[in-house]
Amino acid sequence: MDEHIDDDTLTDATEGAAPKQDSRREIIEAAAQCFMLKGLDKATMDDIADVLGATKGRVYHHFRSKNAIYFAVYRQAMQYCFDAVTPLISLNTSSISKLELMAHAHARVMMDTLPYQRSIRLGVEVYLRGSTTEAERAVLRELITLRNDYENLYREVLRAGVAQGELDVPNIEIASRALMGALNGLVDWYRIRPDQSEGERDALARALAHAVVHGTTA
Amino acid sequence: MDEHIDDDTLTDATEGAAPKQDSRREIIEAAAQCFMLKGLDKATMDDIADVLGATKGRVYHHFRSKNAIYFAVYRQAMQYCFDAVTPLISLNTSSISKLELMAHAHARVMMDTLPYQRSIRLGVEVYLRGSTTEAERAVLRELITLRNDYENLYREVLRAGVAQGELDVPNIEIASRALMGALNGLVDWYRIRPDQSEGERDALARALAHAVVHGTTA
DNA sequence: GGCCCAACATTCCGAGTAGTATGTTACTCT
DNA sequence: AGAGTAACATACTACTCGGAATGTTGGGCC
Repeated sequence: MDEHIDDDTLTDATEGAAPKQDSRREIIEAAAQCFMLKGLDKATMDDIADVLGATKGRVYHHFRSKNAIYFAVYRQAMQYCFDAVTPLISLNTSSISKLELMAHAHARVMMDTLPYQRSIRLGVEVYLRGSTTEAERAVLRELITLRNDYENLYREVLRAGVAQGELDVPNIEIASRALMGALNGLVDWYRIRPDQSEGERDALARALAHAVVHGTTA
Repeated sequence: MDEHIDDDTLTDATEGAAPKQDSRREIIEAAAQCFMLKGLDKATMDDIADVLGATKGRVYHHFRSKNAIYFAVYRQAMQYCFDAVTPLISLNTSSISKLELMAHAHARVMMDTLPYQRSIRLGVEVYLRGSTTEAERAVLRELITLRNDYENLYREVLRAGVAQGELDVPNIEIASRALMGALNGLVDWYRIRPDQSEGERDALARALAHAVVHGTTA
């Protein structure tokens, strides 16, 4: 039996424009759209194909199962987060402003890649129980590890800020959970409005970043 | 055609111990459990019946559809929140401590009624699109209104705190979203541990409440 | 002690869907 | 030019699950 479920590249593909990967990307994009609109279960393979103006044949040519597509969407969602936030951790600013910059960047990613982020939000542990094969559970464990690594970026900044006396965080674990919860919650209430300018979106992200870092006290 | 989908009592049933309502409650409880474990779609009517040691006949005797059960779970989840937080708003304390008390109470409810809160987390707007009948959409709109009313309790306290100069909230709407996101996010990472004492759970709720109100700055 | 109805259990069906098996096209390589 | 193959489309199957129709039972009520 085959061991690997999903051998999609983690390489960045900065150049080249591989023709095959494009089709894959389109499918992932369409799937994210469908998952956001109808949920993981309600969204059918035909729905995904319809968005592409294609049929199931195309989808099953690139992905062996619906779960595999979900995994790819999850991976891409996390990649967007890493790409936006990782460059900031090496910045030479104060911990507090760095934390705010990271929160702001994360909020922007939530808005800019909404279908992806919204898709991955519900079904992680649920899917873990639902997945029958051991191979699928292994992939999910890896994805969860990926998410942990991402959240650890914030925990590190919190730790450093406390060490330097800039931040006052009694419980770093709880604080990081609250931080991520407030930021990720964005996908639950944020709605894309075409009449919304770039500046307005940025202001929204900035306001949210300020709120999660500074709290509500005067 | 029948107009009302779900005529469950909003009355508190403080006395009497109605025999019929008990069976309903058990079904709702079992459904919340199933929804939490397997998700709304994956959880079948047979699953719910199995938890009760019964069959679908019992479930369909009390609820005319799976959606109706979900609505009942949603209603109960919100009721738990209101019951815990509403008494606090009339308290005669400072806005900041009141806000912290409310956040603490909400966190406790999240932990104590985890299956309910976790069930209602995913499928609100998704279900809204999926529901075909107009009657169902009406119920969902009502439930969303219920949730808005609840969140307004927090917005009111924030507004009062700003007016009194106790709180510094540049954007009340954003701040309330961040607040609810951080608190509700609890259901994503909190796991019930039998070896966990009442005091530990309370300390956890208190720490989270502190985090969301005071932020991370020194 | 027969009537009646709530509170279930049993049985069945049809719609919808993931996945498969096979057909088709177009492009490449030699 | 024809052989091979990637990239799909088409047609089909097997199966699950929501919901309805129907059967059963036990307890109040006169």
